Amino acid sequence: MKLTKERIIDAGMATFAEVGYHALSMRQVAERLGAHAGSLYYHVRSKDELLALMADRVCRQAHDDGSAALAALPPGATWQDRIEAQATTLRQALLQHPGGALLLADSPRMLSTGGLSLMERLLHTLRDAGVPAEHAGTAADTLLSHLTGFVLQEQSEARTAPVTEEVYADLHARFPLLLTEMPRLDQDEKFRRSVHLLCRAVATLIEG
Amino acid sequence: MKLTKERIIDAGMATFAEVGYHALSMRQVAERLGAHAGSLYYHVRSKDELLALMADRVCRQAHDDGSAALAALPPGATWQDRIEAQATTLRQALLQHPGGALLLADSPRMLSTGGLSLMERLLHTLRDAGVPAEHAGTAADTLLSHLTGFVLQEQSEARTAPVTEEVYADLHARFPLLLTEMPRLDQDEKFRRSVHLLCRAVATLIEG
DNA sequence: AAAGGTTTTCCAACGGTGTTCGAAAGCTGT
DNA sequence: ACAGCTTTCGAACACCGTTGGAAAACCTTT
Repeated sequence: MKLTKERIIDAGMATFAEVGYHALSMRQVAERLGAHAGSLYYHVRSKDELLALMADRVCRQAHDDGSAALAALPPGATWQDRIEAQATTLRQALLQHPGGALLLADSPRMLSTGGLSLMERLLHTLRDAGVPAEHAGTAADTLLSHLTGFVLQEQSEARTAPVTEEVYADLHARFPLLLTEMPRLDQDEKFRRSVHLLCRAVATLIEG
Repeated sequence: MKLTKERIIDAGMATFAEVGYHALSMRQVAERLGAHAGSLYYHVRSKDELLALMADRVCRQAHDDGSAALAALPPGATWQDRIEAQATTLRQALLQHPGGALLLADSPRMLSTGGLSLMERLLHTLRDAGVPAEHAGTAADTLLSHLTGFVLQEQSEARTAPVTEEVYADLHARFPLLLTEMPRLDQDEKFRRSVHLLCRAVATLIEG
């Protein structure tokens, strides 16, 4: 079949889901399409451009998933619920690919319409919640920065070996607070708490 | 001079500061030491290990800089000032190298003693501020995740071309809220506001 | 000082990467 | 059937991380 920008992005996403961000190569993408690597460059300027297009697609999917999640919310849902729904859907979208957060983090958001629509919707819910105009931008920015930072850490620690008991004891001796005060929560719980904490911050903006 | 793990990390940091994260190669590091690329592998298992060691060094430097900044604080400094001091010194440490946030984000924190000491100190100031034990871990985690996420975005947008007036108008039409509500602040101001917002969240944890 | 053993460095090579470029192939309209 | 344009090929370039055996350097022992 004919080679197309869209089909190249599709193939890119497919191999991305299989081999992850670091191992993704133009040759693999081309092979999946039954083409040679050089042929991709007729439709795509460089690998970086392809990555940016893929990042945009991830954001688009996250946007659609978020819309569905928002629609499924019960009628009496608070603005905290709406924010949490958007945060978790974006996180899920990133977690579907190994290194997905890196894809988003490494390509500039400002020219990705997908990323911008995520931002726009978040701003909308913040405004509806009553956040004054001069603080909404900061709040949305903080939320999104935190989100990518969180999933980034989550995914980078996912591909490391679990710590042995021996080094754990050593760490405990050197950093007493670190391990006594940070219970071993699973990532889902950590994420929920983190989002709740940020919602608290937003709440202070609303009250004045 | 003799080749050493420490000297290799030094050379790695030097070339890192020059060419950035993406372009850093073992051959360049070796050349800076007057050695051949293969020789590095006697002291370092892989490039990933070298990157992890470098990430640890960045954290150590950020820790030391943070200690100095904390010591220079006036006697009547609040815990918000102490948090802001730590946040800004870490950001500065990351900004000194192009792609510095990627270095930190892409190597797992959990076995880097430098990263752990940053976390430990942050937990300490939170505890001193009166944050109850069951929330201090979440708060520290949220702060650090946000910080790496913020600098990541900052640095990824730094190596992109500035938007032209034409596409700016187009974006304005498609995402009305995005640009009317988000004044064009410089990154320093955005960062300060972001940290302040997070401090507000921490404050709610203290009051109960 | 000579010998032996260990630690460290070299050097060439392997398979892989992003990217380029002229030639070939395919398609379209006349 | 011919011309013209679009798309693909296929080889090449320079670079990458990594490996393994040969060579050098160093240190200890005799």
